[in-house]
Amino acid sequence: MTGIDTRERIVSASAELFGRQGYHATGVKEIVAAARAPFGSIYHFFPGGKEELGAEAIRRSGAIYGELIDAFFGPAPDLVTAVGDSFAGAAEQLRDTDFADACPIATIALEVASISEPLRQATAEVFESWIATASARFTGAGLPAGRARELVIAMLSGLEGAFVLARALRSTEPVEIAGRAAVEATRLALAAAANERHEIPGTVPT
Amino acid sequence: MTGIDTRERIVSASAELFGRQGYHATGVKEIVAAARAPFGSIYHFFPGGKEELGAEAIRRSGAIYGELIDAFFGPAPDLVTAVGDSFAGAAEQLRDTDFADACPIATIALEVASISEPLRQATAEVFESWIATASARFTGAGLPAGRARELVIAMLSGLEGAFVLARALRSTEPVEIAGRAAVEATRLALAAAANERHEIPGTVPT
DNA sequence: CAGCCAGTTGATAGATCGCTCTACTTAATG
DNA sequence: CATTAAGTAGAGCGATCTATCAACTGGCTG
Repeated sequence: MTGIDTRERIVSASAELFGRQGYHATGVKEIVAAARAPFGSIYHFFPGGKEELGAEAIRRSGAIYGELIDAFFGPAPDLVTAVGDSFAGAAEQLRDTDFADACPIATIALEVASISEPLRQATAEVFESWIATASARFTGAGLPAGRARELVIAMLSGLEGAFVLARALRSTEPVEIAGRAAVEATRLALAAAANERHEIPGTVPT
Repeated sequence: MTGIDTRERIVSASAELFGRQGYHATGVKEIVAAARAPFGSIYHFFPGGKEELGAEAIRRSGAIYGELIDAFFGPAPDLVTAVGDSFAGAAEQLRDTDFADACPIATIALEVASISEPLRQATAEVFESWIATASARFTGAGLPAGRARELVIAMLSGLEGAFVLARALRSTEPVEIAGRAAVEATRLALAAAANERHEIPGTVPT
């Protein structure tokens, strides 16, 4: 048995615990217990200690969620459906886990924003990558790059904030409401883009 | 000098530190240092310890921010302006404090959601009170109660999520984008409500 | 097989956590 | 003035935190 399995278990257990309880509420001992790993292995694989492990857990969670974007946007017949499905999926996940699993890095992001620069950067990179991945879907559907980015940031803000409210209120209502708002905004943006292309093709934008 | 001042200093220092660093990252010793209060006073005024102090800090922050809603919506000429000003004010606050002061309870809300039921309830009450306060402004402007609540939750989600992104990315861009989306949604909702009242007054809703 | 080293391990150090406790000061009351 | 209550003050407790480090393992080489 090689230690690579151990390392893997540590990272995924960390990602799960950090995401649910937050960074400071999760102890290293708790992590090794959940990962069924020896205590010392943490510092063998992550000489930088808890902070280095945190950064890797953040990036791991970010990558998994990033793939989820494509999983929702790939098979859907159109963008509006994909957006709606994404929020519905988020609400379902929330319900299934008794409001424990929402965004895996939002809690950490707020916790470390003013405390640890390396961890803050890790969360920033993840958010940026999500925005880039999702934006690509919208530019692919005909939206100008700037407009796509703006729409994605608005929807991601809505989702993240809905998670905050949902976990506090123990209700999926905010996610459903934010989802409807996102669907509507997507519909409007796509219509506006189509309008601009077909109806006033010769006009020169200022 | 009576101890009420001490109690007050403890609560406001707690609210500030919890809001910026989170609940678990803020120690009781750090609080008394910031409040220039004796350590024992914490347990004199808050026999329930850190958790009771946390609950009071949450409610305190919630009350202050609740008043802020009226401060923005009172003097504004119309709701759309008020919504825009609120987000602009949030962005300014973020910039002025080097992205330290966003929503005073969002961090705590995520941290404690799955850990402490009393604290989770405190955050839930605060969010509900904000929603009620803001909804009143929108029903007052002619929106049906259900639609007002939905609009407010969508905007609050957008704001909270924008705070998450803004602090992580160290940029006010998400707040500005969420603000534009909120303004647009408000405009549409008000127009739809006016439309319904004037153009099809005789129809009976299902 | 001896020697060696990368990889692995948990006991433990050292700091800090929330909290309790006792002692002291001040203010108000009989 | 004596008594009581309220608030001030910090030493120190057990628990828990992150991190270290010496000991151990298994496999490879001379």
